[in-house]
Amino acid sequence: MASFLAKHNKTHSCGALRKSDEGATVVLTGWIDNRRDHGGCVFVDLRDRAGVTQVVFDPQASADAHERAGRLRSEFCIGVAGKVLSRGDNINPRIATGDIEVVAHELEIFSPSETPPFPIEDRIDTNEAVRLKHRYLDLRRPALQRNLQVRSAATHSARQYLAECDFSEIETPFMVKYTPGGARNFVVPSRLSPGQFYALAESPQIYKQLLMVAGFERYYQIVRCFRDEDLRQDRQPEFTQIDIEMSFVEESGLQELVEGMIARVWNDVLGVDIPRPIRRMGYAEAMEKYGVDKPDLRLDLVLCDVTEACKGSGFRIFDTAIERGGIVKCMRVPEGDRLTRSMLDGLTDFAKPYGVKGVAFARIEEGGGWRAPFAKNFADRARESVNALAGAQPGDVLLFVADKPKTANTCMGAIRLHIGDKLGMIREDEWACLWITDPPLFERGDDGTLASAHHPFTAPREQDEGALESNPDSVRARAYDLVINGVEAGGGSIRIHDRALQERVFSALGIGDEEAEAKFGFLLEAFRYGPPPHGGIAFGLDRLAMLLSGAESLRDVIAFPKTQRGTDLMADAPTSLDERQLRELFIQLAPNLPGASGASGGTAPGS
RNA sequence: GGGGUGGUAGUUAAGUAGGUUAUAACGCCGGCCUGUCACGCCGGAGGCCGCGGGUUCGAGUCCCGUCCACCCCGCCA
Repeated sequence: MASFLAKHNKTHSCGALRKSDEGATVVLTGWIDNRRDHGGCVFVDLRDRAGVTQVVFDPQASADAHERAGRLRSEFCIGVAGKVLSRGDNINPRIATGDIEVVAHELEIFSPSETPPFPIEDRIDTNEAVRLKHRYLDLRRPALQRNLQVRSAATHSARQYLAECDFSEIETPFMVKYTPGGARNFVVPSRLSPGQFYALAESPQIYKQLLMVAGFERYYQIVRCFRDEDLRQDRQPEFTQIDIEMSFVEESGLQELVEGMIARVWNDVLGVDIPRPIRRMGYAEAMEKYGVDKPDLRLDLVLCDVTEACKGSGFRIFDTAIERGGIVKCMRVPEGDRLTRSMLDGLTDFAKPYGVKGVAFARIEEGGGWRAPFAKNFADRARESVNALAGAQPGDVLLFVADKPKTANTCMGAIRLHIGDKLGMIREDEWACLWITDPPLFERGDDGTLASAHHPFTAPREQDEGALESNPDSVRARAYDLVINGVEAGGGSIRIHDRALQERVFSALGIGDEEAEAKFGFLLEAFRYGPPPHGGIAFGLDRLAMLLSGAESLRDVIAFPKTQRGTDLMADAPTSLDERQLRELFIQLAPNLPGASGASGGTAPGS
């Protein structure tokens, strides 16, 4: 007897059939989403990647199909041949195919299913560990199907755009030389070079610059990157970048091109128009008004620096902070009566993780007076200056944090988002894109040493070059980040192609000739042979997919993500190696490690 | 490296003040049911209370340790 698939080709997806298809003979395949057995008729919701269609097994249409349908259970994989019938008035408005149903004449059970460990549906509250362990089932859920389809569409759209713009897609090595500084590298032992290790590329940065030297002029790659750093909701140890590098352009040319890509992707995937040019904002302004280098402009709350106004206010907490070189950061919240006393008191707890001791608040009364625990201790003149700076109106609440500049900004930036969220002030339907430009070229470590904020090949702004030696902290970089809804979607810079300038930057960083040679020798050598002026950018494809799909976690736009500890609960990775494999790699484990004795499997107690 | 939340049936949760046989919903199994679509009705099965130790006559509950997941700070473009 011929198999079902030999007799029938699938004719429609489970999301395709409409009223206009009434009377058609169709073949559907999919999984049992739900089954309702009425003894007489059996109803089945059949699900595939496109949607859900109701299939009816009526003994009068096919006794055989009806008899078999009695055996169907959740997640059985089946094929059905049948006829499309109108449901008349009995429609189901909750599904796209709700006007019709398919009366089955033939049923094939391709394979049965055990009862799944959790229901395959979107309003799911199952623990993420359980879902990750059975990821292939979690991925059957319509929401994840859609997220990954959105991601695929975005990838396709970006590729098409870049190809049209005459970019070449070129692959670069994953296994590269270990580069100190920046993100920690994953490491791969070399069997053929005993005792030596490759690093997994944290990005193709150096290679793409070499491709510019090689004359490819326009390069892109949709490429996996690896970073051995602690994970977050929006960070995975392996993630994907849309990596771009161009020769013979400056900031404006590159940004214009990239805006075209973002607009194209948003239009292709969501049908949304991103207005261009995208707004630009200096890094300094972003820090001043939003406390972060990736402001979410869907929210109108702004911060201001009231340090000067608070000098000599008489309020001890502020005075002490200022004396210690700190700043006082203020945020005005209009219609402050929406902030209850318990919310305001709760802000101190919210702020603590940022290293801040407290959050002060004052309610503005008619006439500009403050109702605040510390109002009596606050000089009138200072109060008036603060009111003016913040634009305070009666009924507002002013929030204050006094601390080291970085701490105060970070904390107030976080409070801004927190309050905006609590009060529902974030405009969820908006796409707020902006470029953050001219960040500092260097940053100070805790020990006061200078380090590259981006990477050491980032060019300084021309008008700041003179300060490289005299006042390096003031030097701004020719770098830019594209921020969408408060998410850093991408970032890049114009690179240094002038040898003398590169040496000055190295020397500001305290990197001597020998060290530069050891770390980046092959790049510097390449730069002796006529490097073109060039610059580039890299987008986090996972984050773009997150934005486009509305997913709350990066894990929801990655087919097989890792947990926060970097493990794969489904495949059970990483694992230990047995003694023989280790010997082949000339690796000896530290004696105090479980598994060092050569036991395989890495069985942890309790697992 | 640090802080927080959680872990009880397949899943999600409840579990009082330490005290009989550890609850509920959904799911699952069996039966009934021609129109359901969160189908309905009747019946049933299902537990290493994350793991290890301690206190106690007695621990899901109290104490110590540990593992796992998630969220955050540090870190990381």
